[in-house]
Amino acid sequence: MIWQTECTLSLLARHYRTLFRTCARYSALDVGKKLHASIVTTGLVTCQNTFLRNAILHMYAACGSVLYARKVFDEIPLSYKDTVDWTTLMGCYAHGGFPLDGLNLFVHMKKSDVLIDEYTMVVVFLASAKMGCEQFGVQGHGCMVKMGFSSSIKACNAVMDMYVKCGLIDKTRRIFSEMGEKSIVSWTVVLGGVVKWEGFENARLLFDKMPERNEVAWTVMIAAYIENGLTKEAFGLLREMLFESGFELNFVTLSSLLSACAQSGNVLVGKWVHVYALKMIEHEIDIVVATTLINMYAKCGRIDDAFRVFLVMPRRNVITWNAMLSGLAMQGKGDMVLDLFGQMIREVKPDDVTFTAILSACSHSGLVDQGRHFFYSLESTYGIKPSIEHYSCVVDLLGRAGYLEEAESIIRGMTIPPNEVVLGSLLGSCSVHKNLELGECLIKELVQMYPDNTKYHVLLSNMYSLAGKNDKANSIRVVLRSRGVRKVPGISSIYVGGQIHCFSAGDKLHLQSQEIYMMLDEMIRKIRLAGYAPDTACQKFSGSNDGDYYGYGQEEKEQALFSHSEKLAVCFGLISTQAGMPIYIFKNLRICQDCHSAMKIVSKVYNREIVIRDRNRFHRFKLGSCSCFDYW
DNA sequence: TTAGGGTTAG
Repeated sequence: MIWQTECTLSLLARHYRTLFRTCARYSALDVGKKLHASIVTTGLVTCQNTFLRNAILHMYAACGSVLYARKVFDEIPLSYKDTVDWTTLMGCYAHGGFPLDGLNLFVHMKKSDVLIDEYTMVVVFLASAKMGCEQFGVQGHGCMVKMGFSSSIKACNAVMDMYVKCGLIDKTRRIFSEMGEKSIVSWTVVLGGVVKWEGFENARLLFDKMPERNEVAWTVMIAAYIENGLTKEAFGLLREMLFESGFELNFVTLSSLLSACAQSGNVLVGKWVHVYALKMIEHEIDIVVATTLINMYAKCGRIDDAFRVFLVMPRRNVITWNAMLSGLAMQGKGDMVLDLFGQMIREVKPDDVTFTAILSACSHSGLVDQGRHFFYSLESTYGIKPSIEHYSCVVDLLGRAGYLEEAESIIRGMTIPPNEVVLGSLLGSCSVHKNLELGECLIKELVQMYPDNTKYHVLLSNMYSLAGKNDKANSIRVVLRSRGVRKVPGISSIYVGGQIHCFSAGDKLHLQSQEIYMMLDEMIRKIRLAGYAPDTACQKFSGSNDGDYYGYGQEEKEQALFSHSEKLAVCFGLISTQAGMPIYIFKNLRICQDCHSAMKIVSKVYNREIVIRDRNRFHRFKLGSCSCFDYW
């Protein structure tokens, strides 16, 4: 009888373990909590029942519930806590955004004389990588060698990944070459590192040398091609992967490829992936894939396609809604964002990202009162503590609209220290509204915070120059020249025939350069007749880095302005795409005032819709006006 | 009866 009861109990415990594992896999925290509650009274969870206890801990960890995981961990008497318990909680901290807590737990674990194994080391490196500075990782590496894990493939893979994430690819390569036995993960970690730090050409050399490849390796390489605008090569590898090597795309792969498309604006590959997903998946597209589809279409400027995907989704989570709202915000469709938000709160609970989208939508659309209202009711109505992103949006919103004092008082009352983005945003507004006093004060703060970042010295000099204080402006420029300042070059890119074409200001590297410049001459002539007046002064505060004009005459300044990267890209678009077709351009920095005015007239003169994604948002030029209504 | 759990690459 007793034997029978014991048998039943152990069977029950095993069933519970399976259930907890399933909850962990599907991040079903609510179900997991209910199961946990139901099991507490059964007496099944005992100190001795290591596996069941660990399954519960793991469930909370996998669902990202740091608090509950910690509670379960703390309830285990110290002498019963084993390596797996410690490692699980460390991983939970590292994944949940508290890597330092994870590392502290490791120190505590060592002091408590708990056995440390290769899994523990993997988590140590995960946490070190998340810290983002090499100092912790190097210490962990030393620890790993001392403890004799140098020949553990898992530990080596994790330490290599940590070095990749810290930007130390040489160290990764050294460990890789010294490894006796390597796994596919070792190769893929290095492949990812080479893509990131040494470029896709070197990555391809390594990819070709791989003794075996799994879908992760294929995805890394294909995404690298997509990110670099090499559509033909990306399609070539996709074909090899699917039709020659017999792999299929799963939802993680699909999402990775779509993210690469979103980043590089490659809607051609993005659409192909969409069609693949529709054909391959029998029931409905996974919610994660559908959300990355919305993000992809939105970032490629196809907001209508994004909205179509959104509308047919049978279920949507908060991330789906956020993707849709952020996409609309980038397009400056503030009214639509606010309207959709009303629908959203009936379906899901908004989170901090939702409000970043809302505040940025208000900012891009000039909806000052609404944005202000949302910001001030964040905590009281929605229980959300304002984040640095919320602050920078609201400062931007108020600053642009000229409420500089209010924006400043929000900054001074921040519960977290303001960063470069927040202060820089108000600084931009000071330039626009010509508030030299506050601007000067902010720049001094910024120069103190980032003494090596010459951007702020440039802004200060521009500001003095605009205020007619040329002596002060010149003295800063002299200092900057002596320091050999190089600015990030402005680059505009455009897809034609599936291939990316990149332009920087005044460059003549394109094969059709001659035709492009002929078109440019014609275009400038035509838009001048239609009212375009070059605005050389805009250069001062535009934040655009399409050239340096100090010490040049008016004509040279104009010439330099005409060959801004986005103007070259639009000329190439005009000569290489069919009449009437929209032209999509991607720019790494913000579009300058002059190009903005020019594009409006180009859209009218050539009867073309021109869509430009700059660093901040989309500008859709049509029949002489822009979707931003010049509010940006 | 014994082993099982926790981890890394997109």
